[in-house]
Amino acid sequence: MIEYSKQPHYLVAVDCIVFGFDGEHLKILLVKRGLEPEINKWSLMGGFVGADESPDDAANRVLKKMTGLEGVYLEQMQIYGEPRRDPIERTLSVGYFALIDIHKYEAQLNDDYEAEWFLINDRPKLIFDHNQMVADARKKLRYKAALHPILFEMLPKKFTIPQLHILFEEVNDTKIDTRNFSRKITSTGLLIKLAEKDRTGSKKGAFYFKLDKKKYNANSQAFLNLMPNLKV
Amino acid sequence: MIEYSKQPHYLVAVDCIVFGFDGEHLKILLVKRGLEPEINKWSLMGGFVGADESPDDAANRVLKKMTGLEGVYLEQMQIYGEPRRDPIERTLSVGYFALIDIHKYEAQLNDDYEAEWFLINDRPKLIFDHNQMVADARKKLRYKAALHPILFEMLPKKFTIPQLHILFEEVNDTKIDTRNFSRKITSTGLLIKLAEKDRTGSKKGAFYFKLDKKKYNANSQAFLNLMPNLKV
DNA sequence: TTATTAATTGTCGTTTTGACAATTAATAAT
DNA sequence: ATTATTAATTGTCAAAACGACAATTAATAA
Repeated sequence: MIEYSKQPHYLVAVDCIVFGFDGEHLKILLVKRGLEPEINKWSLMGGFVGADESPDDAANRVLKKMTGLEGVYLEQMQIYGEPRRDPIERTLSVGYFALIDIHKYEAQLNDDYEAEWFLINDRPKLIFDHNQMVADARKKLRYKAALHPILFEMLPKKFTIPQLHILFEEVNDTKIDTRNFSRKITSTGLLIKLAEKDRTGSKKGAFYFKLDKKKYNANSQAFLNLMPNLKV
Repeated sequence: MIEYSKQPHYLVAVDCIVFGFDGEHLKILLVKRGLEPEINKWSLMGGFVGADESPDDAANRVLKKMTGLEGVYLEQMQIYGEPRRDPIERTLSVGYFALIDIHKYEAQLNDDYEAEWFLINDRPKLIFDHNQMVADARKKLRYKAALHPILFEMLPKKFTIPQLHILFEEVNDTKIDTRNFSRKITSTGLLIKLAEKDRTGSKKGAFYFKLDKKKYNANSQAFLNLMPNLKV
């Protein structure tokens, strides 16, 4: 029987940075840690990678267990593996960021875990290197969202241009001209205008749009260019 | 003493996809595996993550040991963690891609390991999921290179526009108009024209350029836009 | 009927893009 | 010495995209 003799073995975990949008601000979902050390401190949603699952599987399992949601947008970020990042025992953690529709979550709230949404800019200190993870996730979200149409994942199926506009401003922490934004986002051809209007918070009302799923799936890898005629 | 009872522990490794450019084609550096199973089969450069090092440290150590090179461009790609990807024992591997100047390597060849450059499009079958890793690395290289000036890492300090041009064509597997390419690449302001010319393979000779290090370091995160006035 | 508010559509000069051609600097051939 | 050859370099131009900026519209409240 062959074996990799004497190589050290480690725990492997996943941690998820869960982003949501309440219509005004970008938020993240945190939980009170349920085990020692640092029990009852705020932390990211995480868990150990089981014997029969990949890290991706584990991240999905953790999200399902803690939010009740399946099939959420989940993206591997990077691995966190400093030898002493966990004070108890060496643990490497794969960081993921997730985008969810905050309202879906509220509908399926799971009471087994003490979870709470926090404003991204007003959140408690987290355990271990989770603060760094959040910072990295935010940066990656910004990067990705500038090139690919992923922010829709944080909105309901029906959404308005002004909602999307605010979300883009939140994620990028900047003001964007409404007129140019509207032109650019519609020119992607990814939006389908609905007959219905959203009348909350506006006299005129804003038309609802939905994603053109076909084009969205086909174009999710498309992005702007340095290469002429670039099609990825 | 607190401990994470009964959680399974795994081996953690790193694997590096090392890219080089010989002036004509994109190549990758492979080694003959030195341990069972699959001994003497071609594989990526890799190794286990030691007790006192991070995965990044491990990748740098492996590269140093096998190529003699330090400070090479190294980027974490993703984690490979299917439960049965290694037939002997569960091992998760962090994939990295590295860009090196192929001539630097040849100068410092390390004979302890049987390593060899292969054309990216004409390489042997690799062990485990290493074929998938190479495919992923190639995709990521293409993606990154379209947005950020990283391909310089595969060229000598002094290089010509035609060299760079061929490299871009190789990486993207497409033809690029020389005139537009030249304009675009010089308009980045990252290149400094030297007085000297490269006369090999051309009667007229092509001017050498070098990177403007200051601007390169300052702009390495800059990229094209979906956001107006985007500056990352 | 008018004031108010937010959504929506529109204008325009500038810059970037990408398709395409002409010129230049060197060497090799006659 | 002149000319042919080859690859590098510089140039043209119309179309599209960009970004700064303003006018109009659809609804409700006064």
